[in-house]
Amino acid sequence: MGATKTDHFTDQQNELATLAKALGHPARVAIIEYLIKVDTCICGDIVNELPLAQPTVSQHLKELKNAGLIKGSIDGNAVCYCIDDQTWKRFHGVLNAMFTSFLEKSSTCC
Amino acid sequence: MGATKTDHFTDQQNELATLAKALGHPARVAIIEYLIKVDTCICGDIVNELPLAQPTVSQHLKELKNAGLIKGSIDGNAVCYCIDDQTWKRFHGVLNAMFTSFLEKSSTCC
DNA sequence: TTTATTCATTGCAATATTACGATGAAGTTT
DNA sequence: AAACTTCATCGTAATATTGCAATGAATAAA
Repeated sequence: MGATKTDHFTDQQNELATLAKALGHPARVAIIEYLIKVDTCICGDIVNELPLAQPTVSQHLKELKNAGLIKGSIDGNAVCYCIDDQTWKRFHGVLNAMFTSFLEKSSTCC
Repeated sequence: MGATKTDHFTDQQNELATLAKALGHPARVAIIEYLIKVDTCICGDIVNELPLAQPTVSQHLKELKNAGLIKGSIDGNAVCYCIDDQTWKRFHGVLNAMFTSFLEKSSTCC
């Protein structure tokens, strides 16, 4: 095996898993943090920020893009990356719902 | 390869990645959701909730435990699982910081 | 003590991920 | 045009993940 059985779970569960998985690598966390830090789009220089080779970074960017967390648009011979507002907010919403629904139930066990 | 180069990233980045990765599978999302829903610890019956075989569920529980998201304590011949308060709150905090720091910078690009 | 029950572990097969060198595509610069 | 820059893609190797049948460990129930 090695293939996830997505069929048996809800769309919500699968989407949350996809987004979380996209963040599930330190390089991709670093990319997102950097995109937030510099405020605007990044047109280049992401590779210089990471301790990884260019093809590897490109692959991580592709995965973030597939998950919907970032967008990329071509600008001359550079590419412009930025966080995808919509997905990011949805991600925030779903996670916040989980977090708060846990905090509300102050279970006294264990 | 196939091994993540954790050495080159900060501890914070690695921990966030570890936690996100733990949530990066629909079965594990479902487990966490269920743990929140039933409020108290689960002593058994997690397997019945999931469309997966018992060893597979056991493995997912182990990964959630390794990441620190849940705790498990032995209770007779059942095992009692519940969400780890501390880790959960830290996870919440780190993600919330990311989310809000993004929202503050209403970048007008792309 | 024998039999269930509950969960973990082992072992295996299939697939996915991570990383990078080499190469390609497409624009820019000289 | 020729050389350069920037990024994607291909190919490949190493490792990780996913899933389950079989088995084991440990308590509970008969």
